[in-house]
Formats: sequence, structure tokens, C-alpha cells
Amino acid sequence: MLSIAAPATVFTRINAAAHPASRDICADQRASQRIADTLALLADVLAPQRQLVHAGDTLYQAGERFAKLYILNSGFFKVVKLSSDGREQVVGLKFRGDWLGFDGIASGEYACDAIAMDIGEVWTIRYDALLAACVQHHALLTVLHEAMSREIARDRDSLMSVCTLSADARVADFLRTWAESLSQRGLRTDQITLRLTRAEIGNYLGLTLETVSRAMSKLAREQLIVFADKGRRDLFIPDLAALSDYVQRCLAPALLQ
Amino acid sequence: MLSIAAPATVFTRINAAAHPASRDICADQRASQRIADTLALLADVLAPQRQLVHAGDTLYQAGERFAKLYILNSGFFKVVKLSSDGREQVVGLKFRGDWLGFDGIASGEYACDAIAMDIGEVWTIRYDALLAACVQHHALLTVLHEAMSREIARDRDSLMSVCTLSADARVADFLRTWAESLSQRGLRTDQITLRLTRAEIGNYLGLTLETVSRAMSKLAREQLIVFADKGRRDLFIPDLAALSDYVQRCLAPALLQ
DNA sequence: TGCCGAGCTTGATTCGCGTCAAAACTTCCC
DNA sequence: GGGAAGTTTTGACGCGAATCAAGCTCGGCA
Repeated sequence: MLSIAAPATVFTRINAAAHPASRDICADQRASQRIADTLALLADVLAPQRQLVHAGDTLYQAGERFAKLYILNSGFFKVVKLSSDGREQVVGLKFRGDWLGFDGIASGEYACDAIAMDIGEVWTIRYDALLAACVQHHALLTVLHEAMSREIARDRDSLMSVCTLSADARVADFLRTWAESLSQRGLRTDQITLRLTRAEIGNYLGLTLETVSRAMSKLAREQLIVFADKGRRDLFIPDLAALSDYVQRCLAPALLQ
Repeated sequence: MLSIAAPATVFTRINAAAHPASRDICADQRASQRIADTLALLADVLAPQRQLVHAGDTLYQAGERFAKLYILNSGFFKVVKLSSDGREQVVGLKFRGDWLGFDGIASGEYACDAIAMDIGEVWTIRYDALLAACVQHHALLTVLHEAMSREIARDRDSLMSVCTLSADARVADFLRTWAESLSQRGLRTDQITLRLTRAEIGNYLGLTLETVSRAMSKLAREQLIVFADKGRRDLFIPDLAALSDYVQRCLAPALLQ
């Protein structure tokens, strides 16, 4: 069981070029810079209202009239959608630099709840003011469209992960994506504090909390992650590339024929 | 087996208010009008290049440099994402009035392939020209943002469907959504021609083609759909509300406790 | 006309993940 | 310190969807 990691090196080499593990450090630095530039631009042009939030705070709720967009300067949010028949789904996780509220533009009211999972600072921007400012400052428009485009791309990644990966791979990919998000924000990627319960992770990934727990135990057994606290929310990722390899390995049998 | 449909009426009544089946005809008409207005506005302001496409044509491919957005005046497209490790995922289906190419804005290159599934007419808009025009015509900017916002909302619906529904419910919900899309475009909703194979539907829903086939056979057995051709691509939906009820019923046991 | 390939259906079997249940641990509050 | 609530882990079991395998229909083409 513990020695399964060995044959993975084959894949590491083969896929090195297009491999998500061989992340371009420069690309992450650019992303980090982009976020800083965006925040600076917004602060400069719009002087947005700044607001401190605490874990559990609700930024907006489904059904509320849309008027503002929000940007995270720091902290961490989950975006939850509730269907008319009572189903609940975590549809997004937001970090520093991410925008919230795009889903409200089309219908005039927010479609989800945005809930803070940690203390943080949120910047509030009136949508009409933003549009007005965009006419003057072309860079603002670019930044806005890129943010929406990135959200669309990320949603598609989620869908792909849920549709094509096994439970173990999904959890591993989730952790990899999380680390990637940190990396793109200039934070260290080997140390992660999950601010979600197993149930929330499971909901986001379309799994039960038990399955998530089992998958993480398995990853820990194979030394791909190392828990750093008793609550098992903090973890090390000793080798991010190895984690990516694990995802490949989970779907390898299906691709060999 | 054939009489299972009866108790469904209970649900119909209970959930009537928030029920997707009790669709507001006016809302659909508004949606249809909105699409027509958008197309008229674009034709008026930008005089986009018009292009005829045939089933199988590729509008753009992943990796191609982003420069244009596309709008469907007619026809039907699938949007497919290919991961670096060879997984393939249908991440979107596009009808008249839908935009294509948003995923390219952020990264400067398209992230997916857009493939025509039917003959149709595509309007091409250079992104830089669009931005320039937006400064003059504020309505254009609104229309663009609403389209992106709607895409985000729709992607979330997909994720929710895949994460929370059983195979049978997912297929039923897929057909319901398809009918809804037709309805919002002023087309009749009781008669549908699927232009996707069972394998493509399965891929989109995170199921195998066999499971999709079984689910559709079951729906046909329960008279919720009626196949109208030998190829089983054309189907009637005698009662759209009943189809929605079926989705509820599939997840009812899970909600009763 | 008959062959062929693509797509669809259906059955048998397997297996992954959900469900149910119990126990250990952490946190928090009295 | 002790108890209660919430979270996580782990095991046993069963179900639902994937897999494997025929056989069918339909359309195209020689």
C-alpha cells in the first residue's frame, strides 16, 4: 500500500510538459501581481467601501436585489446555491482577489448566498458606479471581463472534475486546486488550512462526508498529505507534483485501453 | 409500473409556487424578446460578420488565440473541454442567442472547442470592436454582462444537477432544461429533437451512455416522454410539469427524513 | 439486395460510493 | 474539570451506476 507511489514517475515524465504539477512559478507570480494591480486600480479609481467580515457572515443572499459587486481583499468565502426543492450546493470558493455577485447581473437579484468562512476584508462596488467608471477607465473594463471569464473557466473545471474523476481523485484534485489558488496569491502552497468541514468539501465535490474522510485518510497513508493538527483541518503537501500524479494514476486504468 | 405517475399530483400542488414546471409563460416571452432585441442591437451597431455553419464544423479550438466572440443566430453548438491528461467533457450547450468564446477573454486563448451540431448561422464580433462600441452604446455593455452572468448562473445549475441528482433525475432534468431553453426562444417545448448521441448526453451529465439509455427508456415507460422516431432522437414531452415532478420524486425519499 | 458501421437498448455482473452505525476526538461553555 | 455538541474516522452493508457483452435498428453504400 505504501509503495504504490513508485510507478507514478512514469507518468511524471510523460506528461511533464502539459502537467499541472509542473506549474510555472512565473505564471503564479504574474497572477499574484495581477491581483495586486487589480486591487490597486479599484482602490484608486473607485475608492470602494471597505468592510470587515467574520466567519459566518453573509455578504448577500439569494433573492436579494442586485446592486453591488464585491471583491475580496482578504479572507475566504463559500458561495452556496439553494434549489427550490431544498437541495443545497456549494458552487464556488472565493479567495483574495476574487469577485462575488456576478450571478446577480443577469436576473437583477443574486442567485446564491455568499458566506464568509474566515475573517477578511471585502470591498464593495456599486455596479452602476463601476459601469460609469469603465467608460473612463478602459483598464477597469478589461479587469472586470477577465474576472468574469475566469469564473466561467473555473466553473467548467469544477464540472469536469466532478464528471470525470473518481472520489479519491476528486479530493486530491480539490487539494491541488486549493494549493494552486494559494500559489497564485503569493502564499505558500505546502501548508494549507481548510476552513471547510468534510461535509462542505463533500457537498462541493458531489460526495458524502464519509467518502471525503476516507479519501483524505488514504492520501495521508500514502504520504501525499500530512495532517498538521489534531482537528485535521491543517495539512502539509510535501510534494505537489506527487499529488497531481495521484490524480493521473486514479484515472490511468481507464485510459490504458 | 405505468401507474406510478398518479401520486405526483401531490407534489405539483405543494410546490406550485416555486416549482420549475409552473413556468411563467410571460417570462419565456420576455426571454425570447430579449434575445431578439439583443440580436437586433448587435446587427444594428456592429454589423457583425455572418457565417453559415454545418454539423461538425469547429468554430474555435482550445489554444487558439482569442480575438472574437460569437453569437448564435440559429443552430446548436456543444462546447467541449479537453484536459491535459486526455479527459473530455462537454461543458456547455448553446442555442440561439447564446454567446460563445467568453472563456478566452481571461487567458487570451480559448479553453474549449466549440462544435456545431446542426446547420446554423453564427455572428462574429471582434472583441476589441465590441469594447470600443460599448463605450458609445451603453446598452451593448449591459447585454454583454448579462450574457456572461447568465452563463455563470447556468454553469452553476449544471454543477448542482450533477452533484445532487440521481442518474434518472439528471436525465429528466436535462430534458426539462432543454425544453426550457426552447421555450425561452419562442419554440414549442413539447417536441424535441436531440442532436446529441446518448454518449454525448452521458458525458455532459457525468453518466455512461448505457445509463442514459436506461433512464430514457424508463421515462418512456412512465409516459413522461414519447419517442417520435425510430432513431429515438425525437421525442414528445406530453406534460412538462410531470417531468419536473419526476425530478422531485427521485430525490423525495432523501428529503423526507 | 445485402453488407457494414454507428448508435441504441437490454441483461448480467461487478464495484465504487452512499448509507447506517459506533466510537474517538476537539471545542466550547458551564 | 466535566459534559454536550459538533466534527472526524472507521467499519459493515447495500444499492445504484459502471462495466462487460449481446443483439437490435437504421442509414449508407456497393
